[in-house]
Amino acid sequence: MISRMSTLFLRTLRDDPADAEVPSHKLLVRAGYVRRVGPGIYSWLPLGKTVLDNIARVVKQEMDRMGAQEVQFPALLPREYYDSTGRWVEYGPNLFRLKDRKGADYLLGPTHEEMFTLMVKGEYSSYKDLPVILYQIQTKYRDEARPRAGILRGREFLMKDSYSFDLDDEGLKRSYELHREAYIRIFTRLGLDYRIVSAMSGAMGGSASEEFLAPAPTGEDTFVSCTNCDYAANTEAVEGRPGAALDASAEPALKVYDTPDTPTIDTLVDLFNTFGLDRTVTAADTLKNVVVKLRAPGADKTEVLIVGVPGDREVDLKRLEAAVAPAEVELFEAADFAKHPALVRGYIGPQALAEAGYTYKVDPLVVPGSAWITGANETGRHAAHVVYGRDFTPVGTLGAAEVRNGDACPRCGSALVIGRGIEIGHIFQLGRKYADAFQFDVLGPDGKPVRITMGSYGIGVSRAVAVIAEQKHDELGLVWPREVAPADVHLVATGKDDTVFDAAARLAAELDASGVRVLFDDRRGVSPGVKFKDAELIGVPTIVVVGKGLTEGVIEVRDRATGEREDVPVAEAAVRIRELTS
RNA sequence: CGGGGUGUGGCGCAGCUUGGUAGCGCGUCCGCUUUGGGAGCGGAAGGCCGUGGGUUCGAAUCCCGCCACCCCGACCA
Repeated sequence: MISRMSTLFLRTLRDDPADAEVPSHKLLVRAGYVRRVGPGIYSWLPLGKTVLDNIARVVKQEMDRMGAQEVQFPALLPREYYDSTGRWVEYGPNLFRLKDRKGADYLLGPTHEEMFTLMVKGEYSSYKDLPVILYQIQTKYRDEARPRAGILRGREFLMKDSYSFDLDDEGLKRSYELHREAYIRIFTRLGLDYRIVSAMSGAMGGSASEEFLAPAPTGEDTFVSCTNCDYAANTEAVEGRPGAALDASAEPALKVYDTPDTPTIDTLVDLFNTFGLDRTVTAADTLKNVVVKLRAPGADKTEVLIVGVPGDREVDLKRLEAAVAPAEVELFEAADFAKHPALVRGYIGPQALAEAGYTYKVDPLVVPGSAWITGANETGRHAAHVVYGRDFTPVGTLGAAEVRNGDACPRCGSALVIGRGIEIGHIFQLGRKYADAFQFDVLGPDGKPVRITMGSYGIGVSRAVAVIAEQKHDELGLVWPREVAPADVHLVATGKDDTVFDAAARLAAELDASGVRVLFDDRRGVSPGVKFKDAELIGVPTIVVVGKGLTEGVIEVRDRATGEREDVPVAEAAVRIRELTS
């Protein structure tokens, strides 16, 4: 395949677009891969479309290789399917909703669990039919509150989603493993730097969900990875690691102080430092007790949970939510305090909570034997020397404190480092949530119904274009890995000599004949500087220049990534280039 | 939804404080020159200044409303 720049539908931009912030957005627009149509909505120009297709092709090949079968559902869906799981309502404002001419409700699919489940249920009814894995590469629509960063987070995006259907947990695990391996092959082929991180708290049980994150400074997710072992997790999902118990035998008896006007941890610490304790106290010596309400899925009633975290740490609500999932967290409001007089707002201490019938847990940073300054359960009073194990005993631990650089790895205790990343893939053992919702049973060998179990697995295909751009670029422009690049070779003819253009055209034809994809800059009357700049911006991995060297019988071959250049005799050029590009 | 910012030829911007018939760079078109690092000279096309109202002899500029978009926080491939 030869694309000629003289006719290619492409216009590169000299300046960064004003609305772009992140490198991938700036470069993809400048180099003429995409154009913005509306907020979070983009058109793909020929170069961009080629890259997008290349990525989809890799995904498709690896999905097929693992035995998944491709299908395609509509993006336009009638409401009834989403009513059956309650998601027409639950999905909220993120759902694009529309009406047909008769006034019937429709939606643009944000994800397709319902469709896949119902399709398999409709066709299959025997244990002999399972397992089966289906996938599609389909445009998804989500009316994001805030689309941003170009195609990194759009409202319309291309996604590969697949779903596995198995008879039992072992089967689900196998399907999950198959996906995990396929994803590793896919992201490796795409040339991405990525980490597989646990996306679910250990409390929920192991690797039921993992994310593939591409480290990037512009990433929206934060994750930790251990400096020693291979533990890695989304910060929301970091497991707590109970620390070693302390010896509290020397700790003085619990003492209560009057502490009026101490609305914040800072003011409390300042006040305590005027009490002449044996040492200077800091926020880390205080124990902050947060109250939340938990609602089990589908439950009417909520349950009160109190969690103690060191006062120098923020409470990470997402982490807390992950730790108590599938229950949902609701904030404890003024009205709730009114109903629970034993909980004195701003002065809650763990000392009497168990007696009062409350569930009290601590973050693993709060270890047995540790002594704290905390509320005295009376307005205007705090207690010091409150010792874990002597003055209070939590019913368990629960990771709720913000995770920091250097925190202990839950597996090996070494230091964790925090990084930012972009989610490019997610594999998830759904279990029987949808099967239950749809009463999806198949007949087992004994003639009795067996409730099936599912997994769901996603890859952001259009996002991957942006993520690769995000990871693979330099100050000059994009630097595509060969497998996804819009061409193998960017062939530049410089000068105004017909002989140069003729030689370049012959080389292009020769390369094309041997299967090398060529982007041929055959533009006449365009200065060499412009052509070089465009080539570097566009980011094809190998740049070949036919120009002034031709009089000495050589052409120049450059590596876009390393900048290395070599002169190759014209006669050997095609062979040498094919060697470099295969 | 909360906070900040911006709307002016295709793109990037100036002009607005202090109202007077719209300007610069890039790109585009024509001619000549130039051809290994975003070329030079000459000529040209292209804009209801986001939108509605108001003030004024006169509004891109001042006042009021609305809309859109971008960025930062609560949601997610």
